[in-house]
Amino acid sequence: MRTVAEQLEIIRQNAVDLLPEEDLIAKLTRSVATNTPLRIKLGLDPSRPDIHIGHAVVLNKLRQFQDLGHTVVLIIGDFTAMIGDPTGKSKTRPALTLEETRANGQTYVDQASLILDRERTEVVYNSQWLDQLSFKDVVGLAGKYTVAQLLERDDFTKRYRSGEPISVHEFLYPLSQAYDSVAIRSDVELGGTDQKFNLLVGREIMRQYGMEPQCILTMPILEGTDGVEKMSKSLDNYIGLTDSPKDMFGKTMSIPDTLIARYLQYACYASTDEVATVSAGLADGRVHPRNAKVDVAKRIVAQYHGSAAADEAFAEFERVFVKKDEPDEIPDWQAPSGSPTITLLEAVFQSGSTASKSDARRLIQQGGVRVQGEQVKDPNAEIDIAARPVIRAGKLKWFRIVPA
RNA sequence: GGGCAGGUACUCAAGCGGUCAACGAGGGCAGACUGUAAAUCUGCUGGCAUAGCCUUCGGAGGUUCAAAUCCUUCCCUGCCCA
Repeated sequence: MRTVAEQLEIIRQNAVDLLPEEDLIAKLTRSVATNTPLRIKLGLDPSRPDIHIGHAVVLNKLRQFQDLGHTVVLIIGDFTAMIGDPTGKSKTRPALTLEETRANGQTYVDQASLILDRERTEVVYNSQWLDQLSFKDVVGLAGKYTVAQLLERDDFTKRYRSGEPISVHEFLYPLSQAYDSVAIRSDVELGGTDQKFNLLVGREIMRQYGMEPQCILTMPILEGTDGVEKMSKSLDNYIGLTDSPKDMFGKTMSIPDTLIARYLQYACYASTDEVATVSAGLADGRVHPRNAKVDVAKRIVAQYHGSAAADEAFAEFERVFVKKDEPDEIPDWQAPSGSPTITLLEAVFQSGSTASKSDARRLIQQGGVRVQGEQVKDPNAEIDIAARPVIRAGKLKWFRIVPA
């Protein structure tokens, strides 16, 4: 086992907050002395099971803990997911059934295992203990925290001030999360910086239950491909861990230049020195942003799919976007039988390239559709099926019409 | 329990009897430009059998030739009073 100082240095890498540091030192010291691993907690929300490289920032930190010999406890928040969120605001969180939360939890764990060491990971569902609490228990828990304390949370304050509704049970979320820490006897809880408040509530509640409070460690929130909002599935600005090499590469290339250094640091885990060098190079023009971005994209793909796939994705990208050639593989789409031709409108719509026929019509009329490389703006153009033409609908969708 | 203000398309937000599929902004999509970008400019952004028709403005009824706009009622939200 490494020394406390060595561990601390690794733990601090890329982290934003480590509170309180002296507590962690004490825990690590005891851990080394007694050869007992620390319990590192991460809570997951199973209502949205797709993991992206934003989550990976936290998962990688967990992996570092594992490599230092500690135990990771993943808590699937199935209990809260089952309750759902009745505030009209985030209607994107419908109540899930137990089966759904279990299924989502499992895929979550599977994806997280791309990064974590499964041997050193405990997976638990918080319904195991939250579902057992009586109302009396809940009231008791609620009595350990005050409204003023809860209103310290940024988003509660904002909503309260602007007259937006806050349901009582939303106040209970931080408390239940805190109770999770009690239940699993967490030593350290990780989260994004947006979790800082919740993590700190955990400390207070653990203390109230007579336990040694956990330390908290927050990691930066990675911006999504739009460069502004945090990466998330609902904003569709994410790079998924299970995205194809091609998509991963393309999405990475679409990030704004201003994000290159951040992605290099938090998605590629480049050394501080390298990040500094690249940043300086970008600033004084010695490094071309495109090349730096290609490097980042390759490294991200290589992490999850291997370097061969990364090279392929790069070659494909060059072919399609730089040389404007056709992609390597174009999916076939079977035209309905019965006629030797089909109108362009029908082909674009029926192939699933657009959500509606009006959408398809718009796309065509605006010049977004090419047949065999030729722009065709007439929605009613008859396309010869036997010629097996290649259609490009919009920037990214390609298909080849084939007879049924 | 009472009073007041609200609930409009992905989001914010106009409209307050016909000219409204509904101003504007953001977002999204497409075209030009480019480094695949960003910024910028332009167009589009409910559906369909697209010079026309159909379904939308919290829900349900009603008035009217005609309603997002008026009336009734219900649901929801915020504020103030109790």
